[in-house]
Amino acid sequence: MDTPKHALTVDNVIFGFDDGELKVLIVKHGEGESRGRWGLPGDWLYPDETLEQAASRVLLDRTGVRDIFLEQLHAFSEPQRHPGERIITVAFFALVRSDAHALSVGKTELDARWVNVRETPELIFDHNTILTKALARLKHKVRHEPIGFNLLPEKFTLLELQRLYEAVLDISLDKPNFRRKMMKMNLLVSTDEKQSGVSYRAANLYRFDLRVYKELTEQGFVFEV
Amino acid sequence: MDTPKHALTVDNVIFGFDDGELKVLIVKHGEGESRGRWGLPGDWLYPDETLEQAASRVLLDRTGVRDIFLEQLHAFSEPQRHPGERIITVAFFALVRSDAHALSVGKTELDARWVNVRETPELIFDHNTILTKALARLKHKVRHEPIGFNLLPEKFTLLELQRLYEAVLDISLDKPNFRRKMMKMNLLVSTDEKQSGVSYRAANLYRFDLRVYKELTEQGFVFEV
DNA sequence: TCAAAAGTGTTAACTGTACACCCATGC
DNA sequence: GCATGGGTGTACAGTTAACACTTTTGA
Repeated sequence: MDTPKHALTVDNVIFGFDDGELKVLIVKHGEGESRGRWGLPGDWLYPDETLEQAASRVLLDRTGVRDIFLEQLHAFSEPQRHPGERIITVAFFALVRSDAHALSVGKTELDARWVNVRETPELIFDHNTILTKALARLKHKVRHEPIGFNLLPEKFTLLELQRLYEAVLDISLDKPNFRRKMMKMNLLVSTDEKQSGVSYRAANLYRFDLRVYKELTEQGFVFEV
Repeated sequence: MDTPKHALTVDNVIFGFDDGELKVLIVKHGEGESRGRWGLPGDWLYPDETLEQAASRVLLDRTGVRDIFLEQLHAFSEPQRHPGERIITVAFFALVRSDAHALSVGKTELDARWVNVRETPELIFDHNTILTKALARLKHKVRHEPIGFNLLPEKFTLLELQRLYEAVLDISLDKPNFRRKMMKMNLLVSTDEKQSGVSYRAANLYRFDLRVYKELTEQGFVFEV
């Protein structure tokens, strides 16, 4: 039996939220034909790891974070997507908290940078397509699952949460209604703390309560924007 | 540069709807260690085709249908998922109309059969996991996109549509309310025809209008259950 | 006339949306 | 006092959910 074999990589679309903007991490390649051009951080799949492990490894290498939201996006397999050798890539998308940014540049790379997700330069191969698909997925998921919290620090104000939704979905929302909607879900726990260092009335800080979410989900609760 | 290479297959979860039941197509393997056991229809990825082309090929081989709803589900890459050699598989899920069933058995298979999706035998490798994931995806998608129509014949009654939703979601629905909800979307076009051969009042037959759906979608319409 | 499903009507409860408003704080 | 955001109230429109009801048809 002949079993055709294929070169396989993983590429990560790593989203972050900072300054009220949704950002994505891109790296400048330092080797091969694509030297000097921007792309998504990725690597080969090693023989004894899962795709998820490879993606986690790339994420850890570049941002220093682990145990973060990471999910398979799609396998891209156009035979011509990569010049020269055929390479199939499995793309992942990851969400990191803005307070956990500690970028580091990979061995074969020249630079790494957070850029506004709607103002990216042209990327190598089909990476723009991958990014577009990841953004569409994020926009969809954020409405149906409480994954947005992965982009915020542990404690956050309701307006920060609203700004996150506005940045991800590229819309504007009504403050009183957004606030009520969120509060009614009982997923946010008020902390004793308040915002500090602001020149206006300090807002209450909230935490997202994963345990409550799981309980509610078991009872049939469905998260919707 | 060393590039580790990997054996890659596609496996299809092919859903059909018949007798008011949601079914899935499984095949009995005729070769190798898994001879005599049931699994999902799949094949190797060939060197010059995309994963989607490979999945379409498998679908065409087994059911004789082409141009059908087919979408990537997930890549499964546990190093131990397949005994012996490491094989990574990319799973797809497909929806076929019940009036298009013309099963044929692949060269290396002994049998092919539609089984109720909630009464499947034990499947080889991680195929039960794949099926579970496909079903979850179907349940989710059917609520947010009008893909359910891919499981019905060209013309159908409102009750058939309702029964489809009930089978997929494993719930029961209120007839008057379901009917109004669907009609209000303006996606169904009434045909001149009526059901025939039934011993009760014949229901009107409807078609799903893809063109209207696309127009509405551009105007911001969102399909929900 | 009965069974089965087609199809309509009505109501009360709940949600979404828009927007007016007051509160607290630092400069 | 003013700008900025925090936070509450309200009221109308629209939607959902439950279910009672009439109609049509073949056997």
